[in-house]
Amino acid sequence: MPAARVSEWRKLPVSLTELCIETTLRCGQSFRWRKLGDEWHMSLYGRILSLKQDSTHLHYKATWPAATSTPFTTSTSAKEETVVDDTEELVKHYFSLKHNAAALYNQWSQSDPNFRKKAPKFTGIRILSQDAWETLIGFICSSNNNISRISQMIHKLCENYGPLIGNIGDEAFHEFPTPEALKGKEVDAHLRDLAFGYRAKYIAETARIVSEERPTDWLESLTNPNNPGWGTGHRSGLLRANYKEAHEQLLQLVGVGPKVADCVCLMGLSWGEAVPVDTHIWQIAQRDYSFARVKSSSLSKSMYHSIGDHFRRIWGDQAGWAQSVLFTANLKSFSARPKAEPDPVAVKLQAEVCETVTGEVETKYKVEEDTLVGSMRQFRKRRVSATGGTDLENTTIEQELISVAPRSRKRRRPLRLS
DNA sequence: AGCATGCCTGCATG
DNA sequence: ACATGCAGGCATG
Repeated sequence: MPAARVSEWRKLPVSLTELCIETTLRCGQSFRWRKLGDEWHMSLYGRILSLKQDSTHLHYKATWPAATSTPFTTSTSAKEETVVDDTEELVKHYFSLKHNAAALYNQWSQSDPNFRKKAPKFTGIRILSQDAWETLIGFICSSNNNISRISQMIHKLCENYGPLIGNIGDEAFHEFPTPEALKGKEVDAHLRDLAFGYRAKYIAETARIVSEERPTDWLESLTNPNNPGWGTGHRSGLLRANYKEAHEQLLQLVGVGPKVADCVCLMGLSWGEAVPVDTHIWQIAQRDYSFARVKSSSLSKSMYHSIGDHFRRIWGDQAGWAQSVLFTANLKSFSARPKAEPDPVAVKLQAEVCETVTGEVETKYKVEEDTLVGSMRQFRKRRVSATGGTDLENTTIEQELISVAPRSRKRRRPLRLS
């Protein structure tokens, strides 16, 4: 491969409260970022974008393949060769930096005590403005799956069907494959061999529909016009869709239900009011927002929409962002973040984990009393690992349960039906 | 309309 | 060892 052209590191002034890439790039929005040392890398619109962050700035650089027509221009006014490209605009767009995170966090905290309680440890989470097609395929892969495995699958897709962009160290970076590249029976079969399971046919079939049965730029035409997309440029197109229409259009595809459709709306089409309700958000709605606890393990369509409507009502037009903050705060991999100072922080953390335990026991309590002891045993283990070792071993599980259960009954609120 | 079931795989748990 | 449950759902009946 010919030598790549690499820009200098540049930087944008951004506080960690406005953006924390460590959290935002790992919380299950994007599945392609790779961390090498303290730098994050991903191929994006024809280049490898590299990022690193300190307490005052976001640093970025771009690595372009030398073979393609270069986007670099040389400033005629400067003697020294000055690299000018669109990477700054791309970074601003990708992280939706035009929004003020602190102001929005404040707004959500004012209107929602639960958010006020949970959010302070999870500042700097932002909704990414990702490529719609990549978002669609990523979240088709996400069903019955976990972030680690989704990331591996997406990596395989790129390796096998995406053109090579370049390398960072030993690591090869491929562009995300196009719909044309992913359609067809052979892709289906190959993806099954690559352990995609039943998602293989969803991907191949969705790729076929998008490339053959929809107009060019159909997917992009569903973008929120207030935040036009990147890549092929904005199309003064056909639909001028609103959120509901975009959501319904996506549901026509194969392997796309309401949750996946909302993920694409939120992170790929910039519809801030889209609230993807997965099992975790459903739990949160039941635990912290008085939604009825149901015996059946599946979420009905009407319940799906009423949960979204509730969050749109209390959080407003960026409800999906607020949802993402609470979602991340609830993720196991983030719930016990390692902290530098053990003592005062551990105490605080302990208190919070106890609260979580109380809430989850409350949830369990109504559903299946016989699993309570097992749950509490599990919770204790988690608390031990979260706080770094010690626990109140002189308190029996039964004693701790008794101290938790009555309070949970007292705090039970009237059930919200439908 | 709401609900149960099967679907692929990888991993943790007992 | 082996079974079972479950992980950021969806399509089907």
